[in-house]
Amino acid sequence: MGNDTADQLLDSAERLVIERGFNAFSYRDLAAEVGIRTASIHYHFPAKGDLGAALMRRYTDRLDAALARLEGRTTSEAARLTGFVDLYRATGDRGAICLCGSLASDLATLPDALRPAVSAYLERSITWIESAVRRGRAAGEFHGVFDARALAESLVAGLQGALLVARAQSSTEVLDHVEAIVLRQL
Amino acid sequence: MGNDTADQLLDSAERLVIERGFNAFSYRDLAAEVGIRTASIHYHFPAKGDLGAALMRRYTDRLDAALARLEGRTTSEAARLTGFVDLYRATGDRGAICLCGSLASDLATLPDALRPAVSAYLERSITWIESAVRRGRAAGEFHGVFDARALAESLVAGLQGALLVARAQSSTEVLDHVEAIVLRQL
DNA sequence: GTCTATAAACTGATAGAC
DNA sequence: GTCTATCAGTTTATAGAC
Repeated sequence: MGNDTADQLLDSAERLVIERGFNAFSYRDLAAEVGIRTASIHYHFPAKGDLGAALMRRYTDRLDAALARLEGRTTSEAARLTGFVDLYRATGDRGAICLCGSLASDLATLPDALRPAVSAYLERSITWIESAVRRGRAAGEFHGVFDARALAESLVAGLQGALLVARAQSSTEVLDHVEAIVLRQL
Repeated sequence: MGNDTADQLLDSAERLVIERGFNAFSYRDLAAEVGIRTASIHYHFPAKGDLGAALMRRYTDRLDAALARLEGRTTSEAARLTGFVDLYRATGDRGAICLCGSLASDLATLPDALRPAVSAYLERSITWIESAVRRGRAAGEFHGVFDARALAESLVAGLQGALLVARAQSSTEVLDHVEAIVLRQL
C-alpha cells in the first residue's frame, strides 16, 4: 500500500497537473515517468476523467486529514489558522500551486464528474476557516468585526492567488503578506 | 481598424484562453469561430506562441490604458483603488477569470517568450497599487501601517484568487470581501 | 489574405495475447 | 497487470495555388 502502480500514477499525475495543467499532460508523459505503457494506465484509470477524480479524492482526503490534525491539537484558534496557512506555504515553497487551483482554472474543460469536486474542496476549506474564526470569537480570543464567512473566503482566495503570483514572480513573500493582512482582521 | 481578421482572432482566442486555458483550445476552434480555415490563421500568427504573445501585449496595453484613465481622474486615491478593483469585478461578473491568471496557471507550458509577459503584467498591477497607496499616505488620506508593497501584492493575489473561487462557486461575492478586507488596511 | 492539400506527431482509448 | 498492436481523431504547422 502506498507504492503500487496506481499510487505512482497518482503521484506523477498530481505533479504534472500542478506543473502544466490538466490538459497539458498525457498518458504518454505518465507512462514514461512510471515506466509502463500507456495502455496499462487504462487498466487503473479507464478514462482521464477517472484519473482526475481519483486525484481530487485523494487531495481532499489529505485536506481532511490535515484539518483533523489541526483540530486535534490543544492550541489557540490563531495557531490553527496559522497552521492552515502553512499548508499553502509548503506548496508555495515547492514552487507549486494548489491542485484545486490548477483544476479551477481549467474548470470548463473538466469531465462533468470532476467539476463539483473542485468546488467542494474550496467550500470545505472556507467552512473550516469560518468555524475556527467563530470559535475564536466565542472564546474571546478574537474581536474582529468582519463576517466570519467573508474572512474565510478572502483567506482562501488570497492564498490561491498568492500561489499563482508567487510562481509567476518566483517569490513566496506574497503568501506572508496575505496571511498578515487577512489574519489581522480576526 | 479593430474589426479586421487579426482582431477577431484575438477576441476569440482571448475568450477561449480565459474559458478553457491556453492548452485547451486549438486553431481549429478559432477557425470555426471566425469563419476561416486553420491555415489562414498561421498567416496572422505563424505559431501559437505568437498568438499568445499578441494576446498578452493587447491585454497589457488595455491595463495601461485603464490605469492611465484612473490616474487622469481628479479624485481620491481610495476611489482610484476602488476603480482598480472594479476592473476585476467586471471580469468576475462575466463569469470569467483574468487572462493573466489563466496563463499563470499554465506557466510551465507556455512558449519562452510568453512567460515574462505574464510576470510583467502582475508586476505592473502591483507597482501601480503600491504607488497609489504611497500617494494616499503622503497626502494624509490613508494612515495604515502595512508596507505598501505588501498591500499591493495582497490585493492582486486576493483578486486573482477571488476570480478563480468566484467561477468555481458561481458567486462573485468573494470579490467584495477581498476588497473590503484589503482596502481597510490602507 | 485565404484557400486546398498534406504532413508528422500526438491524443485518449480499445482488443486481445501473455 | 502489463504487454503489443492498432485505431480514429486532433494538433500545430507548411507548401503552393488563387
